[in-house]
Amino acid sequence: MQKPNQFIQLRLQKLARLRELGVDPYPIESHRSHKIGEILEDKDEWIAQQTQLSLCGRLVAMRRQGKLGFGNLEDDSGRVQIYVQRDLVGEDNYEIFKLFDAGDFVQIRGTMFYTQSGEYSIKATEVTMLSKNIRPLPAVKEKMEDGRLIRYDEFSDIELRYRKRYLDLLLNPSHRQVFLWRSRIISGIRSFLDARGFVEVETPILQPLYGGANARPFITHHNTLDVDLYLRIATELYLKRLIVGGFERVYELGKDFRNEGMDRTHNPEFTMLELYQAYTDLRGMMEITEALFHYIADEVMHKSVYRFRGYDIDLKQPFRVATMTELVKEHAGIDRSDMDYDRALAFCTQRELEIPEGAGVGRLIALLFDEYVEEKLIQPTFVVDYPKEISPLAKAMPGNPLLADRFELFMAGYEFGNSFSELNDPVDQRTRLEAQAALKAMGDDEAQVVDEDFLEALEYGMPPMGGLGIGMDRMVMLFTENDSIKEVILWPQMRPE
RNA sequence: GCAUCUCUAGCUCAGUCGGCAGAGCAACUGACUCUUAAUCAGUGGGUCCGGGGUUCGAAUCCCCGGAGAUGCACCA
Repeated sequence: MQKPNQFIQLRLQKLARLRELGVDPYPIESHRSHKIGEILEDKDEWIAQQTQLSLCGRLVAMRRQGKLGFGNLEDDSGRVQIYVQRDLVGEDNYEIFKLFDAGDFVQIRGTMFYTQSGEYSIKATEVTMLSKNIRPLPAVKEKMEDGRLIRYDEFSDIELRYRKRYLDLLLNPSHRQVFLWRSRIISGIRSFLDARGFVEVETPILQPLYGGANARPFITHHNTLDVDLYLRIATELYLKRLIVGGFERVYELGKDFRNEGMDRTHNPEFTMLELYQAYTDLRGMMEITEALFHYIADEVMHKSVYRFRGYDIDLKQPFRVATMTELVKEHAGIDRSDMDYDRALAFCTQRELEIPEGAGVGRLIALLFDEYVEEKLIQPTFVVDYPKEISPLAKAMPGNPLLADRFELFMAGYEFGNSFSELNDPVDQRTRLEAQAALKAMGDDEAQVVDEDFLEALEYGMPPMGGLGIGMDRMVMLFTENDSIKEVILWPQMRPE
């Protein structure tokens, strides 16, 4: 009876045979003259010129038949057939070729030609092993028929795809494409912001205090300092310190970490864009948000309507702007938007919503919004007039002390962005953070903490400004039309096996 | 956290009423100097997610546990 690793045993034997033939199966040197994508352009020219080529890549299929053999060679630019004939490469080299397997990295020297059946191929004059595969790849075969790709067998087990992402990328080109788009979207964002005079910065991930959002943090420990540190839940408070320091437009694209549940829109570590711009406010942030989505749609994706969560999200139309209370009125079956505490409480109680301890009218309205409105906001909608009570870092609206100058952007029922005119009154900010600390003391483990160093920075003076945060993973989900965050994060969090 | 579903060969899956563990592809051996899901002939390959129970007999039924998916709850 063969052992479970029978495949590996057999390939190790081939490895030994290669060494017996004097071949290093893992040589240092490789020589690539052209990428496969290049030689797929102007095919007749490559044949007419009989250019001497040296192609490198992974063998993804092998069809040996006696004294000749075919294979498919793939690099990151394309795939081409190789043709290896004993009489052309010589007997010794052909012995080496016979030890090639699908999965090996190899180098093929030769010239291009068309086979008798018309397939554009490289006719080998020499084959070289570059890196021997000892664990066979899952078999995925495919063929083109009438321009359509037909796949036989698959590598589709979701758990395996996430845990062995390299196999998913290798065997499922459409999944590889998602991450190419992700990369282009992120660099598109950089181009967009750089062109507007923003400076990209990096702030600490390991922080002595966490802040800038309502969430539970991860805690870690630094040995030399012998202190516990938090993994950041937001970049906000450090970016604001930079505005105090004289930068006028900054942004950071990076990971935040929140010690909370996981589902198809939440991963414990996720990528966030935050930006801050001095001498503008919420209106400026609204403009930049809409412009950013339009820019990515037009310049990166070249498409304006996205099929997402069963909806057609149209990014071409101007984004709707609506106040939270009017939306609550519209969707929660409430007949008036001028709610005071008693009325809001009555609505919540009537609907059997759980009232958090210490909740004022603002949190109650937000509760109704979460419960009845969020999922109904399909086309891009800026929700404005947020309760100040749930916006401890935002400026109050002039003339209405209960509201903050804040918006959140919703599409397809999901939050996509969060923005406000940033609070720069150090005295007010202290009061608000102390209120958060009081909530924390009452058991709200997501309430914020008082960051004295941040407050001190504000006391030195911070200009009026707008700030914005956009979740990158969700943005990539929208633009690549994926309903699960795990499809757009290379290694989503999984339980250890 | 709760509920439902899934877990069988390297991959994708079938497995009836509880009665010998199966297929395709992959792998191996042989044949083959224009194949391309190569073909033809042959061969090997299993902790049926793990543990326990019921039974003459369990992939199958029951219990406990694990992982994943989905929904709900929590959460931005």
